[in-house]
This record gives sequence, C-alpha cells and structure tokens, in this order.
Amino acid sequence: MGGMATAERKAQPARVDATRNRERIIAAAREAFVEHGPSVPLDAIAHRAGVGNATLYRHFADRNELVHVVASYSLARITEQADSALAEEPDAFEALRRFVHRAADERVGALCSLLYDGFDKNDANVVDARVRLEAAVTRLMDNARESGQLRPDVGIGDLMVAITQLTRPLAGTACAHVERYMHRHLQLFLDGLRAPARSELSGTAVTFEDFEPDRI
Amino acid sequence: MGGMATAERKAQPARVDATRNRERIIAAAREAFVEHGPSVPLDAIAHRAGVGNATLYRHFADRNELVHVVASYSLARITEQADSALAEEPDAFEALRRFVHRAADERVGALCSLLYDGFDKNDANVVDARVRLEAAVTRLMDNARESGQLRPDVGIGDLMVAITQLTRPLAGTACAHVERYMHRHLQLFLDGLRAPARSELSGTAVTFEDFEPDRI
DNA sequence: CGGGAAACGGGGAAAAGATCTCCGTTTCAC
DNA sequence: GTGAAACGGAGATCTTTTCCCCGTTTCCCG
Repeated sequence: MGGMATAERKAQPARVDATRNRERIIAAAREAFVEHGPSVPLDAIAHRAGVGNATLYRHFADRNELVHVVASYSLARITEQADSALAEEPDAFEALRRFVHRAADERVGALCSLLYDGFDKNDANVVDARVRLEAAVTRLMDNARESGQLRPDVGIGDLMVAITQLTRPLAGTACAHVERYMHRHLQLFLDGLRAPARSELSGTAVTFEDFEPDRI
Repeated sequence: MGGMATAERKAQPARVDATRNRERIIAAAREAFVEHGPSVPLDAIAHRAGVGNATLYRHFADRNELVHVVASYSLARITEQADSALAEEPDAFEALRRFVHRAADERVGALCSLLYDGFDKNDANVVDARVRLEAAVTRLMDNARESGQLRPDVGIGDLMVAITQLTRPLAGTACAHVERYMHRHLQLFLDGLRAPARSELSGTAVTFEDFEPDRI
C-alpha cells in the first residue's frame, strides 16, 4: 500500500524537473523532521522545498510514504559512514569515534523520531538497511573492544541511544543549533566509553533487541 | 496576568477536594509534558489526572499558567537536590555525580522543553529559581574542578544540556522507558567528565549565557 | 519551433483536532 | 439539612492540517 506513486515514477523516464523537485522535497522533509519532529505539517515541508503543496502530494501518496523514503535515505547514509570508518581507519577506537561524529552529522536523532505510530518497521528496505547498520556498528564496537580500548560493559544499544539523544534538537524553541554542543558531548561520552572503565554501570549492556519487545 | 486563579484560591481556605485535584493536575501535567512535549492537549492532561477538563480550566486560566507552575515546581526540586548534594557529600565529584542522577530522576529534560514560545522567562519566580540552581550547580562543578577530579575544559552548560538530552523520552513511540538507559548513559558521560581528560574537545566550554542570545 | 502531455502553484473546501463554556449533578463545610 | 462551591461531560467554536480542483507553466519530442 502507498508505494504506487514511487512505482509509477520509475516506470516512465520522468521529467527532469519532476525528479529534481522530488529530491528537493526529500531534503526539505529531512530538515523539517529534524527541526520540528515527525508531525510537521506537510504544507510546511512543501514550502521549505520551494514547491506548491500539490507537488508534494503528487509525489508522495501520504505522510507515511514520505517518512519511509527519508528514513531509508538516512539509514543508508549512516551505514555508509560505518562501513567507510571500518575500511579506512586503522585504529579501532578512532574508527568508532569517526563513525559517531559522522552519524551525528547525519542526524540519527531526528531519524529515530520518525519511528512514529504509522511507521511500518517491517518494510523490506528498512529492515535490510537496519540489519546492515547493526552489523557494521557491531563490528566497530567489537574491534574497539578487542583492541582493549573500549570498556567491555557497554552494548551497541548504549551507543545508539546516546547518539540519538545527544543529536536531537534542543527542546527550547530558539536554540536549534545543537551542532554547537553535539560534538562536544559526543566526545565526552566517547571518553567515558574508553577502557579502563572509570566506574561501574548499573544494569546490563543495552542491545538492539531491547528496542523491540514485540519481536516474534 | 493569568495568576488570578491561583490568587483566588489562596484567599479562601479552599475545599480539600479542590486542592487535591489541583495537585493531581500538576502531577499529571508534569508526566504528560515529559511524555508528549509541551503542546500536549490540556484535555489529555485532565484525563490523565482523572478529572474533567472543566476542572483543569477552573484551576488554571490557560496553558501558560499551568506550565509556569509545573516549571517552578520542578526547578525548585532540582535545586534542592543540588543543595543537598553540596551539603551532604564530602567528595566533590561524588556530589556532582549524585546531583546528576537525582536531577535525571526529576526529569530536567522535560522541564527544559517547557520553555516554549509563550513562556515568560522573566517571571520573578522562575528567574529566581534558575539563578539559585545555576549558583548551586556552579559550586558543584567548581568544587569538583578544584579537587582535580573534573576536567577543566567543560562548563555548566555542557553538563546541563547533556543531562537534558539524555533524560528526554526516547523518540520512538513505544519505548518510553528511558529510565532503563538514562542512568547508564549519564554515568558514561560522567566518566568522560573526569580528569584527566582523555581527548581534546572542539569549541569552548558552554556557559549558561549561551542559551540566551537575546540578553540585554 | 510548436503541439500536447505532464507537472506546477495557489486558493480554498473538507476534516481533524484543540480549546473552552454551559449546565445539570455531586460533594463538601457548617 | 442546606447553600455554596466544585465537579464532569457534552458540544459549540476556533485553529490547524490535509488534500483536491483547475488555470497556468514547463518540458519533451517531432
């Protein structure tokens, strides 16, 4: 359901202005979601993209479809960052550090807020992308742990949740420039992740499964 | 403006059920703000408090008044935590640590999100409470810094923003139980705050003033 | 170039959602 | 027991968002 508009587009060559507008809308949507949350008015997204609202509705059947596309885009880009960090950084902890900061720039925090009510988490694309991301980040952490630089009592969930939270837009209205603080705080968090551990943590390492209580 | 409902109440003895409902509403509002943000429907707050919506409107002239009361309450309680940590903990870093975790339990994160558009930041009560909080936390940090346990390149703003962000409800719908992770992540962050610093931070220490660009 | 199909934008109707009031009923205090 | 105050729920009103309609513009291809 709802995937029609996309399918139709791919069937025909499509006009250049149409595809350009589509990209613009996606970019605008990403920004708008980051700034105002997942229920930002679609008209606002259209306005930000510099197109009429009818154009948005022409490209995306409903909010759901738009959200899915944006989420897939972002997931893919973050996974790329994880992969390239794995491939290019010789030092294990440095690779992890690089990934964290790059992921922050992609605004994972905002992405996570897209997992709203009507979101189909079992969409093939999304599931695939998430699995790939999980695999890459797990390797980043395993490497760092094995090299003795990452404290052993933290899980992938600890890292992902912290990134998510620290990269979200600040609550207060005006100060939307989290960027100023984001990287500082991520860096402090990363310093806390280093081995040897400077304190004992409550509870147990957070895993990916912890986020899906309703798993088969 | 808007303080009438409260004033009137205090003038007369007031009925016990009325004051009880008032407390219930404030508590419900705090929870609702924490969970759904500052623009949660007032009817939803009334429902959560187990009272009719009319009762809410009878006690609070408008959303603004309710927000102010909730904010003042929370600020006061957090300040208490800072003061008691200062008074009771002999070790400077331990005092800081204790304050951070207690503040988290009070959900500072949610409180911060109350600083929405219509909020009067210059309200005497609020300003006073904020100044007192700032003073207390500054002392906590100064003590820890002077004892050589806190890295010198972090400011009060760094700490407050991080607490705020890490204690906010998770973006996704279901997983509203941040509590499970919150304290772990705060602890990791605190470990990153310890001296000696394990890395260099970008930018400069964040102060309180950084949040008010429109200061006289 | 020029014709025709597709895409566009803006305005506004329809729907959804939130606010707040009215009023009959219940609860408290004396 | 009685009067005054507080209560709850229903719904009118106002705001916000969605989405459609249709006249105009832009692109593609011959």
